[in-house]
Amino acid sequence: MRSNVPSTNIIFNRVSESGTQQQHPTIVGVLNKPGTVISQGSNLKRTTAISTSLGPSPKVLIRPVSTSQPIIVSAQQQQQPKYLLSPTKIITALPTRTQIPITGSPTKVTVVRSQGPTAVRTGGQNVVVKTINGGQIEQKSSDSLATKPLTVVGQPQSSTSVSKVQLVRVVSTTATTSQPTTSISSTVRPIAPATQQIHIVQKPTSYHRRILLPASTPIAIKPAVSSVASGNSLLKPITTHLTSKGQSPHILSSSGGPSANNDAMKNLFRKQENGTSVYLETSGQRPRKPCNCTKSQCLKLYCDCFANGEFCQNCNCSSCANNLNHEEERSRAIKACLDRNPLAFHPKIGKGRNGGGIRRHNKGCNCKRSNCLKNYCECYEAKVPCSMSCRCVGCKNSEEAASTRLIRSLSHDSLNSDDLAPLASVNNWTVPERPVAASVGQVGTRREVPVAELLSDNDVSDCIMMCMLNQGEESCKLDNVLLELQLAIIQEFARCLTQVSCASRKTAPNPSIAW
DNA sequence: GAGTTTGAAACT
DNA sequence: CAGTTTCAAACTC
Ligand SMILES: [Zn+2]
Ligand SMILES: [Zn+2]
Ligand SMILES: [Zn+2]
Ligand SMILES: [Zn+2]
Ligand SMILES: [Zn+2]
Ligand SMILES: [Zn+2]
Repeated sequence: MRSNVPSTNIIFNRVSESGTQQQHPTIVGVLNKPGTVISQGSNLKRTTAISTSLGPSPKVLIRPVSTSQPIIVSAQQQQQPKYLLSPTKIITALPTRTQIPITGSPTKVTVVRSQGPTAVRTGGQNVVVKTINGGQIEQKSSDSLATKPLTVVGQPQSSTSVSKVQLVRVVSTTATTSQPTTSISSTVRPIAPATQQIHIVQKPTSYHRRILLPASTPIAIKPAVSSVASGNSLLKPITTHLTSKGQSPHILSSSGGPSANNDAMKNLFRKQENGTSVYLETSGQRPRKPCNCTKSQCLKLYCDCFANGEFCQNCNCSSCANNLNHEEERSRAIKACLDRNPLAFHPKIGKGRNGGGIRRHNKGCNCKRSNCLKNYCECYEAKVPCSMSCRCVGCKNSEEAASTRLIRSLSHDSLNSDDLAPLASVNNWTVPERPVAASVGQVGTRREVPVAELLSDNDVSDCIMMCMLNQGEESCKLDNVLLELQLAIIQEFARCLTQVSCASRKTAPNPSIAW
């Protein structure tokens, strides 16, 4: 902002148009300049000018998904107070992430809130300084109202509002210059024990990427996409929900081989939903789609059932031999396939969870006309970016493209699930479950993450901001270039949103936020 | 639902 | 291998 606050800025503006009924703010991420290094005892200053937030604040419970220590924000319980903002929302202690020792001076996060146009005109600024130090967040507030500094927000405002959130690098520790903000009574806080806690678990910062980079990437510019994943033993496998097609043979038949359990296919039933066929399982198992083979007898890899090493069950196939009644025939067919390709029944998508493996299509696709943006493409269908092993023409399913789509999606305040899916898949993010029907290509049923709603809770957004901040720092520590930094932050944003979304869906009585 | 498009699998 | 055909699903209308 100021003179001595220089160029390495991460600016996120949340702006909602005034007057319009539609108050969903637009979220734009802008990065001015590659941060050479933000870190180094990083003194970051975050200035927030916040106006009124949107209506109901989602009661959110963000579930930890990784091993790293969570940032904990205690929020007042229950959805209840729709407009009644809880006065006691506070950020309480958190053990710092273990992997990144905060050496030197503590990381400072300064939060400045000023009332938006429609809010109180006092013009007074409420300044909150959060200091992450030794695993604790201290908070200092300029006004003694420290107890409610974070909830200053005006009531569900009328029409006009402008919110801005800025992340600014501060050159010197003391350089709180322009802001009157700095000098403040230091109230430290754990103020109120909240009834409900919001946990946003920070992404593990020690990147595997460091390890991966030298080995696998000759290219310097690579979005900070793939890295994560493997480290978290607590991460629960997400793949299930991401493969809405019920395909993903790799997951089910990890053991491979046609003899894989067909028990999984028990209790399948069809269900109509929105005029679209949906295939669910009662036993809590994977949805599977019946085949419609007519000429292959379901004994060629054309048949998905057969290709997945499964027996046909509840299929619509004709002259099916992919069942126990034709074991001889079937065995021959299997042998023939293995003869042609010994890996015929191996998973098509590499596993990303362990061993630093990357989730990619093993053989790659060979698309010519779909730009790898339709389910004709096996990569796209599996929600993985195209990779080196692909021979596609005019591919728009690259990792970079996926990130670009995500950013564009965010800029419209709608985190499109289809745009998020590839990155989520790659990064092993846990994504809220969604009906199978809402799969790619179903224009009518496509859902979107209501970003604005999810961010309407200031504490939630605070947490997210901090996570983003941390990721930005980490990215800088890795000497990443601008693009990498940008993506790291954007993706962290998206990752947090998925957590919030997951939580809100779980908590909200009315899962209107479904996506 | 019928017809077209698509790219993997199979085949030559 | 490469070129062609077959196939079932994805997609379009
Ligand atoms: Zn079949
Ligand atoms: Zn079948
Ligand atoms: Zn069959
Ligand atoms: Zn492709
Ligand atoms: Zn591909
Ligand atoms: Zn591609």
